[in-house]
Amino acid sequence: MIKIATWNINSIRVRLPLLLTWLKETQPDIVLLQETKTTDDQFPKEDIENLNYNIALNGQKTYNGVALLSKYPIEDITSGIPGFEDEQARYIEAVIKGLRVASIYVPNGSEVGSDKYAYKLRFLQALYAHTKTLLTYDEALILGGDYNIAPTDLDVYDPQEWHEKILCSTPEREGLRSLLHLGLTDSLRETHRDEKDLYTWWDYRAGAWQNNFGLRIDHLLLSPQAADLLKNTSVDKPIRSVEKASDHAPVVCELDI
DNA sequence: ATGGTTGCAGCGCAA
Repeated sequence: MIKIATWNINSIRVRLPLLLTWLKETQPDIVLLQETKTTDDQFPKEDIENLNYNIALNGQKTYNGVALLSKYPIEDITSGIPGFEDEQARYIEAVIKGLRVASIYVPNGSEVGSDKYAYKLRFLQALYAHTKTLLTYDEALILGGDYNIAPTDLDVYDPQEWHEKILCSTPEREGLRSLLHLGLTDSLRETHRDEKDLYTWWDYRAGAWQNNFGLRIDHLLLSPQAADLLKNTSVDKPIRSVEKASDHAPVVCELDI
């Protein structure tokens, strides 16, 4: 069994002690991190390497930044979506143990109709085009990360309040749905079919965590070859409740490899 | 509630 997690960690430097504790407790084989918020030279590699993880980075100063951690060698690393010019560090892909994985930080989009929103939709189009190529390889593939999109109203604590708002607007949802229609499986929803209150992000503000006002915006999307191996997926909620938590909880799946 | 909180960097911006 191989355990793969995605986690928007919201600053690797602030969250390092929590990450180290979590790695020891959870023992994931592969971790896809987003929002590391630091340059590669500032990334605290040593403490993570001491827990026997290999590391691949696509970082930047202040904003964004993605990383791969793996107990197995990381090969064939690609930073950025091929064919998509982007000065923001939001994508890293590699092959680990014959499994192709990507850590993806889809733009938040700020507000529907804004420039940042247009950039989000362009990013999704580029991800769609690249995914189409990846799927021609007919291999086990995991596209994990913070998609900043709640796929349906079931994934939102208050669909009325969020109606056509950022993270929930129809064009964003269509972008994610078109990705899924290429043949990807939303592993958490696959293993928790009609379950309500299944969230991965809770706003720091207004007591969202305490009230369970969450959205499910972090996803592990699996190619058919990977989906065939899927045993379980879960949200690690306890780590969201601690002091100095990230505003996102990890999503963890197990593949029968 | 055009609020609320957090992180980075150097106090406004992004989420």
